[in-house]
Amino acid sequence: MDHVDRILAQWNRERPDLDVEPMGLLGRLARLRTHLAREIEKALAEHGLNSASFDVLATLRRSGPPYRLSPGDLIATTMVSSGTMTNRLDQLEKAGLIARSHNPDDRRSVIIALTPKGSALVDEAVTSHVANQHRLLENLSTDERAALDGLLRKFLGDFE
Amino acid sequence: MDHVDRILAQWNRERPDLDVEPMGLLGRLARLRTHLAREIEKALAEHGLNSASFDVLATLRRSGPPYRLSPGDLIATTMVSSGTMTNRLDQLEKAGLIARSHNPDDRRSVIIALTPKGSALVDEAVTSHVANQHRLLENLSTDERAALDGLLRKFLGDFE
DNA sequence: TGATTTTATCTTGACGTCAAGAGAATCTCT
DNA sequence: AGAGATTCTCTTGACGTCAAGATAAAATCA
Repeated sequence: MDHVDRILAQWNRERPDLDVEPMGLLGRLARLRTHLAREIEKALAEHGLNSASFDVLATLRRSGPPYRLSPGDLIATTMVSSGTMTNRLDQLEKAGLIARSHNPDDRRSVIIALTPKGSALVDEAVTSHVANQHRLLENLSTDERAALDGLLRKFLGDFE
Repeated sequence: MDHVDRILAQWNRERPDLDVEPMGLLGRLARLRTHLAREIEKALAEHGLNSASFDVLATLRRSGPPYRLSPGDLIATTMVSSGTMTNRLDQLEKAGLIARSHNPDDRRSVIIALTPKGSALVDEAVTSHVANQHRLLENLSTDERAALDGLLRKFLGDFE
């Protein structure tokens, strides 16, 4: 009988005409994600980052040398709008973690590159971020993680 | 080989020293939640609501007659800060969906009540919201839903 | 009773996000 | 070559959220 169960019980009493079973799964997913996001923000804050800025730096870092992508590339992998990405890049540029330059092959386009400072920071941040992720999953067994990951993969497949 | 798998493959190439396995599960959870949240916002928008305002109205509605709770009660169930709740209540009051009144037993406290208009709207909205939730889960079998819900319940238990 | 602490709500200021649209460059197709 | 469609990025304005602090009332306890 967790928090979500209590919500379902209330709906069953007040609106017995509704089959609210899916609300349990979706509610738990949403609440869980909120808790996890807060934990992750806390860990990244120790490096002066939030998950928004980290996502951009991490996408550049894992793309490999020369650590350059266009804003459009970054938008495609991060699920944010172009306005959001412009804002993120503005902040990161101001902080000296990325640099913008023109793309000589397409003058509409911009090249975003990790600066040495950005590269060093993201390497440090990702190490502790991954350690934090291990901690967040520590109470799930190997089998449980595999089962959960498999179900999430299938579910996510419905949307992308 | 989904989007998240590609991210993990990149990290394995660029940072083979890291065990990024947890990132798969957590990444899928985060992406899935983003997709689901967008679908849910779309459905609620048809009633002039967003998930923030719906959550408040729904919490009042399912609490049962007389459909009254304090802001503190609402904060406790919705995982938002007091500032956020004040803002939500301001919007809902302006829209005529809830009304504020003083609690005669504790003058620090406020009573938030669903207006008839708010009550009618949330009853309509929750019906289509639940139908939408059924749609979002339609590609998962009964067994898969039960397994996923069970794992999410256990995982969520680590945080609340 | 009176001083202190706690509780409940609201205010303020900053931040991240998005939708809509603008501006500039490239592509397509005749 | 030229016109129109498309692509890429940035700008603007609105919104939701939070942390920190203000305000007011109630509870605690000397």
